[in-house]
Amino acid sequence: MRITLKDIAKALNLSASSVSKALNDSHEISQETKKLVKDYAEKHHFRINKIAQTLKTGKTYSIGVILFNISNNFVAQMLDGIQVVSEQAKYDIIIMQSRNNELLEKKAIEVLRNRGVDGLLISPINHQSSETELRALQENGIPVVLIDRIFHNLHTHKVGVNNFEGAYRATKHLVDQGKKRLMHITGKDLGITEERLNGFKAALATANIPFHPDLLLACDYTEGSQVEIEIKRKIVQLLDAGQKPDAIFCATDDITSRTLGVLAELNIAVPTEIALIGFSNTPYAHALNPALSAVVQPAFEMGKLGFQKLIELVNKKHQEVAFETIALDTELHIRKSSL
Amino acid sequence: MRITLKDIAKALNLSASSVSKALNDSHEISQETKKLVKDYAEKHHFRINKIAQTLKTGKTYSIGVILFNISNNFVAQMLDGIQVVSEQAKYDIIIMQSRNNELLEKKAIEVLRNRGVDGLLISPINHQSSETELRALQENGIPVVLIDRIFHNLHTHKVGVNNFEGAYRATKHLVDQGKKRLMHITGKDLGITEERLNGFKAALATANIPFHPDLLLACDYTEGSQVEIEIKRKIVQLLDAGQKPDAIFCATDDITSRTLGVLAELNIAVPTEIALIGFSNTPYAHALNPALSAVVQPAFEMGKLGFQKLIELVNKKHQEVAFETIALDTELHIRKSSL
DNA sequence: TTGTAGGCGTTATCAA
DNA sequence: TTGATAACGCCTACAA
Repeated sequence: MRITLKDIAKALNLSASSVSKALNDSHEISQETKKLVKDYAEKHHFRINKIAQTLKTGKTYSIGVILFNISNNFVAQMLDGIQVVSEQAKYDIIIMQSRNNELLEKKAIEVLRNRGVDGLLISPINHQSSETELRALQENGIPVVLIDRIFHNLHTHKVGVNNFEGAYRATKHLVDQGKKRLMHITGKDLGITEERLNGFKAALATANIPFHPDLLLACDYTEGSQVEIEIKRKIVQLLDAGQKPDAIFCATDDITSRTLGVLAELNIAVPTEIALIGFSNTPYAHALNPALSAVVQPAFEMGKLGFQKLIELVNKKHQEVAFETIALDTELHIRKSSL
Repeated sequence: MRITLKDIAKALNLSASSVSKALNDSHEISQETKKLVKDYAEKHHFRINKIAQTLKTGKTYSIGVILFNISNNFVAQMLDGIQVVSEQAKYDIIIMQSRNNELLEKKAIEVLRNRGVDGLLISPINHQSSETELRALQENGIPVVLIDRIFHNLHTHKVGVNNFEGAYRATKHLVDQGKKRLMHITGKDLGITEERLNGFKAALATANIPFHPDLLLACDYTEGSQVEIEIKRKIVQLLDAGQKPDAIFCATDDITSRTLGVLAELNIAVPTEIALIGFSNTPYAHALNPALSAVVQPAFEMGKLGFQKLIELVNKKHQEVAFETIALDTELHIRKSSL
C-alpha cells in the first residue's frame, strides 16, 4: 500500500541505496538520477518511513514536553512558543501532562524514554521531583532542559522568570496603595512559590510590615481540585475572626483566578474591600470586572527560549556545555483590582 | 549504553527470539526461563525499543490528535478526556494545533502520517477541510474520528454536541427574558456555527421576532487575532446607528470571552444594557462579574467518547463498521449576565 | 556514479 | 521448549 525505497529502486532499475542517496541529495549521485528519483517519488506519493529511519539513525526528531496542565493560560502560551521553534527546527513535540502529580510525572518520563525522544523539556513538579529519572536520561545522552519550575537540583539549562522580583514588585505596589494587612495565597511545594513568598516577605519588610503567618495560605495541589474550597474556607475563617485582609497577592495563574471567584462568591467587593493582584497570564485580564492587576510572565518567550536551548544541547550532544540559568523579567500590569 | 534483547540473550545463553517470547509471555516458553529473563531484564533496566518494535509490527501505539487551539477551555477539557482514555488504552497521543488554518491542518496531518500513528482524532477546521488528506489516511488503514466539528463530509464516526438545540435554548432564554433585539456573534466557516445560527434563528421564529442580518456578526478566524477588533467595531457601529441590541448570543468559547471584554471596555452594563449568553466552558463562569450565563458542552465526555470510538476502529481495522454520529446534549447555565 | 552487504532491535515462521 | 533465520525500511561503509 505504502511505497518504499525498494519499490522506487525496482521501478527505476536502481539500487535502494542509490535511491536513498538521491533523496538525501548526496553528492555521489548524478543530477539526472536525482531528478528521476525525486520525480518518481513525488508522483507516487512516496513518504519516507520515519520509524525505519529512526531505527537506523538513532535520531527521532521528536522532543518530549512535560507540563503540569496545559489548560492553563500561562502554560498554553509557553506551549505556543515551544511549537513555533519546534516547527522551525523540524522537531515534533510530544506533550504530556504531569498534573502536579509526581507519579504521573515519572510515568510521562518513562513513556517518552521508551518511545524515544531526542530531548526533554520539562517543568518539574518541585525541587527534586523525578531527579534520578531525569539524571538517567541525561546519562543516556538525552538532554533535559527545565522550564518555568527552575528551582530543581538537576544540572542543566534552566529557563524561567525572576520570581522574587515579580512578587516583590506586586507586593510593593499593594503596600504603596496603603495596604497593611496583606494576605498571600500560594501553592504548596510547587518549586517556584518559595521565591515568590520570599519576594512577598521582602516587600513587607521594606515597609516595616511584619509578616503574619495567619495571612499565608499554601494550597495543596497534590490532591484533586480542592483548591477553591481551601481558599474559601481560609478567607471565611479570617472574616469570622475579624482578621479580614485588605489586600491579597496570589502566586499563580490558577490561584489568582480561583481567588477572584471566591471573592465574587462571597460578595466581597474588589478592590474596595479587598484589593487583589496576582500572577496571571489570562488574555482576559482587562475584560474582567474589575479589570485584573497581574504579574505577567513572558510565557511565549520562555517556551521559545527553553526549546532553543534544548535543541542546542541535542545538536552538540558530545561537546562540553556551560549550563545557564536564565531568569526573564515579569511585567507588572496595574489595573482596577488593586487600586 | 542501552541494553537490548540480544544483550540479554547473550548474558543468559539464550537466543534473542526466546528472550523476546519470554518477555511477551509466550506460552512456548517455560516458566523458569521466563522468570530468568524477566528478572535479568528488570535488574538491568531493560526497556524495549519501541521504534524497532514498531518497525516490525507496524503498530505505533500512538494516536494523532489535531485540535485548533489547545489554550481554550473547551478544547483543554476535551483533551483531558482524551488523555484519560489514552492512558487506559496504553496509547500515546501526539497533539498538534491547526489554529483554524487549513494549511497548518494539512501539515499536521502530513507530519502525523509520516511519523506513523495508528489513528487520528481531529476537530477539522470546517465542512470539507483536508478532506482528501483524511480520506487518504483512511484508505491507508489509518482510521479517523471527528470530534466537535462534526459537520464534515468524511464518512466515519463523529462525536459532537447538539449545536442546534444548545443555541435554540440559549436564544429562547433571552427571548423569554423579553429581549427583542437579539444579536448573534459567531465565527465564519467553523463547521459548527451554521447549526448554532440555525438554532438562533429558529428560536427567534417561534417568538415571531424577525431575524435581522445587521445583528449578525461572523468573525473571520483565518487571519490573526483580529476577532476582538471586529466585535468592537461592529458593536460601536450599531450603537452609533441607534441600533443597540438588548441581548447578545455568542457562538463559541472564544467569542464569548472576547465579547465580554469588549462590553467591559465600552462600559456597557451587563445585563442591564445588554444581556449576554454564550457557548463557554470556562471554569470561571461563576467568578466573572457579572457571572456568565453559558451553554456548556460536555467537553470531557466528548474527548473520552471520541477517543474510545477511535480505538475501537483501530482494533478492528478489517471489520465492517457502521459509523455513528453522536450528538451529546449541552447544558444551559443561567447566571446573572442574562437576567 | 552506482551497487552490495550488513545492520539498527524486534518479531514471526519454521525447524530442531 | 528453544533456536536459527529472515524480515520490517532505511542508511552507510565499502566495493565495483
